[in-house]
Amino acid sequence: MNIARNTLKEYSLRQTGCREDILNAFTSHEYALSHSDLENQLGERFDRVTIYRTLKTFVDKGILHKVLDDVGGTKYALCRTSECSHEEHHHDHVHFKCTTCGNTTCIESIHIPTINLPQGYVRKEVNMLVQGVCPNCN
Amino acid sequence: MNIARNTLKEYSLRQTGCREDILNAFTSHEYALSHSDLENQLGERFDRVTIYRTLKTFVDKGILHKVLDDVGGTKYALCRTSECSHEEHHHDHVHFKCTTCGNTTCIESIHIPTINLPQGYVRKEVNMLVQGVCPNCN
DNA sequence: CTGTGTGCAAACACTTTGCAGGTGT
DNA sequence: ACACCTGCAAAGTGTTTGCACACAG
Repeated sequence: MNIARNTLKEYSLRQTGCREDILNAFTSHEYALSHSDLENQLGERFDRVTIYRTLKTFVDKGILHKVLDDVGGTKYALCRTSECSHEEHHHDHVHFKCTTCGNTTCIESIHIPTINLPQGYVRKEVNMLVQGVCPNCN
Repeated sequence: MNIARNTLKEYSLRQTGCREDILNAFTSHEYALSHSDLENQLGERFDRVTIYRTLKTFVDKGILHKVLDDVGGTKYALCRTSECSHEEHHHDHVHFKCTTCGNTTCIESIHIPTINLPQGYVRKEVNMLVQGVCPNCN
């Protein structure tokens, strides 16, 4: 039994081809994938809408998280901590987008530094996106 | 002569009603505005397309910068440093989005802390978005 | 007068919703 | 058997492009 099947079982989701394939796509890439990345990669096998719904399901369950990818597009990446659930997500790592190859990776090893907000502000969630050149393109 | 007219002159842009009104909208709000915010605020006076083009012109000239506003929407805010030009933008302040009122503000007083990327990564630009509750909503 | 800005129409990209039928458990 | 998942159609939203006319300099 592969990782995808295990994951689906673990989160009480039904085993379907689309879900397995999407999970496999994420586990076999180290970078974040957008909806259209998935569409290209999975070919014509699944409907655009089904992919949207599957992504939404995974985000709701705490399997994937949305990644800020410069202004505009939405990408998704696996939640690698156990701190994400259907209740809420908790991410404090940095996202790095390579301006050459366009890939966005989660740099789990770097935690977002704590900053002191001015009086009156309450922090709930912090996102940090670094853009530049990745080791592969350098 | 008001601020908007001065700004347009300074950047060698023609004086038009749309440009003045959009600049005035930004100088009279302390938070970032989206295209639809502007549409609502300016009423029916200008075409949707003209607003898009005006925003693009201002970003190109270094008058406005795009603000990452959670995943999805694009907002714009005034460039308050002199480090932005038609050549390139340079922002290192934190953006704060209030999850209650939905407003996004530039917190100019807080600079994004420097982080050390792993070997091989080259940093070009950094964006930081903090979400939580602003003083007004607290 | 000339080049740029604007409005209108249309195309395009992205995402969501409703419904009928198919599938996992 | 039943609830849930999928595909298809369609609509909603956000953004860009082409073209003709209007207007600032």
